Amino acid sequence: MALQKLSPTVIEGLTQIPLLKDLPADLIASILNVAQRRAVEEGSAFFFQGDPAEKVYVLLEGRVKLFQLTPDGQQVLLRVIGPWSLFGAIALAHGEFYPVTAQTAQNSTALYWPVSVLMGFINKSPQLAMNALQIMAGHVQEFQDRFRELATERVERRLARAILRLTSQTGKKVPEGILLNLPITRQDLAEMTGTTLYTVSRILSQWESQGLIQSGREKIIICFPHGLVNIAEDLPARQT
Amino acid sequence: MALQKLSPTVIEGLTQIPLLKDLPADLIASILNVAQRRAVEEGSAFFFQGDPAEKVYVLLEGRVKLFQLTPDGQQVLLRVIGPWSLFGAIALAHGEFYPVTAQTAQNSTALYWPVSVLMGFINKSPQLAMNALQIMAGHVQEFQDRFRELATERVERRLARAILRLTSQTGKKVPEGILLNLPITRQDLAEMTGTTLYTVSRILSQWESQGLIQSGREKIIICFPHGLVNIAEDLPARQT
DNA sequence: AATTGTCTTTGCGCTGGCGCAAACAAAAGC
DNA sequence: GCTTTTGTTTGCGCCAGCGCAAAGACAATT
Repeated sequence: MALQKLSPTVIEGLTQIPLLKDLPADLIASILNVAQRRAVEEGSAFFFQGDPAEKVYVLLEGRVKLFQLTPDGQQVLLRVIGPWSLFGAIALAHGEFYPVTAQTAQNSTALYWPVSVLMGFINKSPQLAMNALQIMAGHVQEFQDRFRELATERVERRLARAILRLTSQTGKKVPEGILLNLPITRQDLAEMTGTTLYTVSRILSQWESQGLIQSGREKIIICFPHGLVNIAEDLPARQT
Repeated sequence: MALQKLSPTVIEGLTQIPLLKDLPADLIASILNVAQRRAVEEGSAFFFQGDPAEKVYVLLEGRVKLFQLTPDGQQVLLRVIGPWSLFGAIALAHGEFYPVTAQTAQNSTALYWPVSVLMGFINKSPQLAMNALQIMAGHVQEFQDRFRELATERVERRLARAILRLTSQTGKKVPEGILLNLPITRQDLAEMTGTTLYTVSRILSQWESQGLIQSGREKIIICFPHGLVNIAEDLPARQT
């Protein structure tokens, strides 16, 4: 029923996503056919941490931040996702509640399926289950890696990594370099890297004075990516 | 072919593990039937980080540490597992290489299956795929949580959490309290909590002087679990 | 009993990063 | 335009935790 509302371009895009990879065309069609659609304006949320996990989402457009709240109210930004990404997939694994909040950073729309529906498809198609498994496995690896980073590396390097990661997801070429095409605050970066907004601000200022980046309010342009990579990796001691 | 070598008690135990949960008895039988068995003595490894990921293991007895090596040679201890735990499951998701090393902390034996074999079963049983998915999802959540911990909490609390986690896995009652039934060094604890062995030692000494624990070489006994929980959670300010 | 290797403890100095405070800058609202 | 809100920068003091070094404790080996 939602299918006719999806543009061919969107459908084309959807057939490429990891969740639907290598599925027979007719199965993809019937899955998309029962998808529902939801638009959420900037600053609102698709779901909150603690909500019953009963839907699985694929972002069509916009930008979504996934974060966790600590018992004492601090936030930790786990992921920032763009179009074609899956989120809320924990629901598939009979997770009772979403462990994160999915808040929009821009006006966004997403497709979603009730778990029960998706589960029905999984029972018919092991490939779909395998795809889900692979996505999950990817997340496990990513968080293992970030855990290691946080445990062993200092802030400057973690920040460089985080920015490079974001760049690869949302980077957009502009004359001065690569623009992080996403409104992101110092606070956000701090929450992603396990530090404070002050420290992020200081490091960005330092990088700016070295000509590595240009930054402004909720805006970062990477002028010299290689410099950041040098910081992120263990490469030769860098000279100013 | 390995089935007849497994004692009924072991088979009984295996049918309970999350991976095989809710599977028809005959399927479990045929899965166990093609399992192979491998013993690894203390200090050796089932596999190393970077090895091709082609087997999935279930620990039958012993204790296995899963850790990652950083590019510059530091270790990070991701998990310590005991009997009935699944490891190397990344292989199921077409992970090319193991992202961790699985080293034994005691003489250990495990069952294992080549991925291809297990994959065959998955194609026949969506339930098996679901089980794997749930296990993965559990890991994602665990690492998200630990990431948050590492990003927002101080060492003492992280250490308390780590020890409580280990206790719930391997705790054994003794007259003085609960013994961590696993040879674990200060260094190991440091690698689990993202700190240094010096800091771990200092904190344990402090707890010992407060009567919360008794500790010795590669040995920890929790005398007053509630005290640790107080530290681990955000409970009321504790007085000495 | 003595030796060796591994693990643990603790003193000490140092620093990376925290976090308050206060000023500044850029949007957004009126 | 002015005000308010939201985000950013930076000085400053402080401390949690790091990491060296050196001594002590325990286990295993000879």
